[in-house]
Amino acid sequence: MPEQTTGASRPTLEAVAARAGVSRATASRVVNGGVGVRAPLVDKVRQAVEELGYVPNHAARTLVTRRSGAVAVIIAEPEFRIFSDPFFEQQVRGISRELTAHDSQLVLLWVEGPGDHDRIARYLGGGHVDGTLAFSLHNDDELPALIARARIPTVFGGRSEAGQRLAVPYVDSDNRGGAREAVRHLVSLGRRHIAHIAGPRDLMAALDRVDGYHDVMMDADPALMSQGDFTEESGARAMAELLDRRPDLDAVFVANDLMASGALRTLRERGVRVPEDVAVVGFDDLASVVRSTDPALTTVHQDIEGTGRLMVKLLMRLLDGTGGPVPASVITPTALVRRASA
Amino acid sequence: MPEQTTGASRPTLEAVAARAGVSRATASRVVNGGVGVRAPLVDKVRQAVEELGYVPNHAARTLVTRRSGAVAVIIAEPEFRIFSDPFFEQQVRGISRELTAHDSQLVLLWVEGPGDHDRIARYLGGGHVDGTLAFSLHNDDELPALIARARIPTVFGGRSEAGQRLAVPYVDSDNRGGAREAVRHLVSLGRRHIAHIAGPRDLMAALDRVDGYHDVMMDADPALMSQGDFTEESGARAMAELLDRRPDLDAVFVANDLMASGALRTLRERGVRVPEDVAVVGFDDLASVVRSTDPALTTVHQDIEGTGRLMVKLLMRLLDGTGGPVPASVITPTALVRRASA
DNA sequence: CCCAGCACTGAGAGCGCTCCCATGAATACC
DNA sequence: GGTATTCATGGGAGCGCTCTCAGTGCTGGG
Repeated sequence: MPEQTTGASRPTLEAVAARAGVSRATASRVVNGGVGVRAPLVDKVRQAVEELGYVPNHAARTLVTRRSGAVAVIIAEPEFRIFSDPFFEQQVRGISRELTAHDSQLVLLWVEGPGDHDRIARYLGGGHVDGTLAFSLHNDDELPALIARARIPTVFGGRSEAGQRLAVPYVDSDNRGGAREAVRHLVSLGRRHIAHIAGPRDLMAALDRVDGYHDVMMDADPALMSQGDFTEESGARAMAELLDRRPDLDAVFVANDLMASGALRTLRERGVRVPEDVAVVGFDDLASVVRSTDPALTTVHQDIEGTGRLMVKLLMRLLDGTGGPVPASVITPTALVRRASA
Repeated sequence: MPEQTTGASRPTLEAVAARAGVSRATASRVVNGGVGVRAPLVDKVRQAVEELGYVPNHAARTLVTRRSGAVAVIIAEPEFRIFSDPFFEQQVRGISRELTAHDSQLVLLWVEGPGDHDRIARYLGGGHVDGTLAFSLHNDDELPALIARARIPTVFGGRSEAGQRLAVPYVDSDNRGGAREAVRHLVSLGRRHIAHIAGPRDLMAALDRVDGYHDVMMDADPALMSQGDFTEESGARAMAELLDRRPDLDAVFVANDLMASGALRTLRERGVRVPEDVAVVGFDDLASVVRSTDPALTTVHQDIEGTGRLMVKLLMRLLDGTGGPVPASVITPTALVRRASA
């Protein structure tokens, strides 16, 4: 038995079986849960595992089961800044946690541009991972097509045109509903001239929030709409424009907290009182922003980590083929959080 | 030949060999570079690979070569915020790029606390990855010990007590040297009362910068030292304290750009002119900060992405066993970037 | 013209594991 | 008490690949 002499290399199942005095098959059963093995044998194997410090060889297992126990999270370079986005962090955290709960690992795939597509396609084709998770933010992204071509189970984070066209399931917050709730809240406060500061035009989440705004403000003056790019700076600028165009506005729904923070700054600089003169509602409920605004920001909360977890859950159902058919999308609810600004 | 009928499953080397009319061994040689195979056969195999869309099965390869082609990047939960740190982002980017250049993949391991240690240890022991990369920032971290116990090749990012004790190679910026250069520059400007705003006391990088400051200001008044925690807010506060204690100070070296930005704000609020009255030097050369300060911030540049790449290079040498002995540490140079603030 | 020497190629073992199937023991049924 | 049935266990094939080693066809020297 060479296993005993080659003490340097890691013990195999064979060694465990030999030590426990059972066959490799039985040892395997115990290692994988031990169903259908009698208690005394289970114990003997468990003990052998313990004593030998046995850890299953992942490659060997993958080779036969055709399951790698890993999931790729694809990050496209155009949005790499997203990486330092608290948003993204929370989502990845959720993904990581849920993956751990499913005994899977997270492989980070950083796509640096079309030149990388080949490499990624080969990687996805190589059976390294069981499925992928991707964020399709911009509509012009080539990533969805790439993933579709690799024919690997995938779930998207965020609604996207390409994703829907390719029938890839996605998870998203109820952006439209959340926006609607925000604007309705402003209406219920008796506000009549409610403006909107929108996010980037190529971002579905931003567009959905615009739609939600229009659901309530069906015949709003176009002058009450202003365009930002989700940065604080752009929010400040958009607010200034709005005030110039419609000095009579009495409320503003801002498409994200960062821009809302900028809007608040402009209002303060112009001596406009919040919420007395103008009520402000944001979106995201970002801890770092919400904590520091003055007055405290009323905003639409979304469960980002939960979204990440849901992506994994959906993917796992896709992989198992159990739990019934996989829905085309899952929309997580949002909730208005009332603070001082509206 | 069942391979042909099971069109659904991916082609194997066997299928490629059959199609090219060669043996599996020869096909394997071609796929792995094709040395020692005559040109016509190489072409035939290449063509078969192309036509069949063959992608090597990773698990099978790993099983025999004992190399997974993956490297784990370990992120410890106590520092999870670091994830949204531009710093960390750049470092991971460098790691990702260099890993790609070495045909390796990045597996993200998110450690959520001591409860996770078992899971991680088992993972590292399971041959999933060839080596690990970890960031040991705080001195009280248990992570280094955990990794050491797993006996897996590792490189640390950042100097740490534990890392040095366990003789794990590390890569770090020349924090001390950079700080020295910053302070020397202030001296060369004729400044005499040079203060320092330090970073967190449990962070080696911050301590090294303090040491660099002291290297030049050997008998500095302790009143010229102030403590921050690397946030903008803390920089503003520390600057205020310094001005109260030593109104005659004419320069300040701040341990990072974020705090420098805060310090600049305090100085502006107090009507202190920069650099005329007080010269300010930061550390990091963070694009997002440096771009927006007024006046433009003079700071110490460090090559974060390069540090990440170096970590990978070092690890690869550790794995290959080639390229000579692996140094205990690699320190990347820093460089003072002169702008308007000093 | 024969054989040593060389360059290529193929046969086959084996990496560590799971899973199918056969075997044997124990229990149930009539 | 004999056979059908269940249940636990072991034997062994085989996942797709790499790698050693033997074999094949050449060339060149004697």
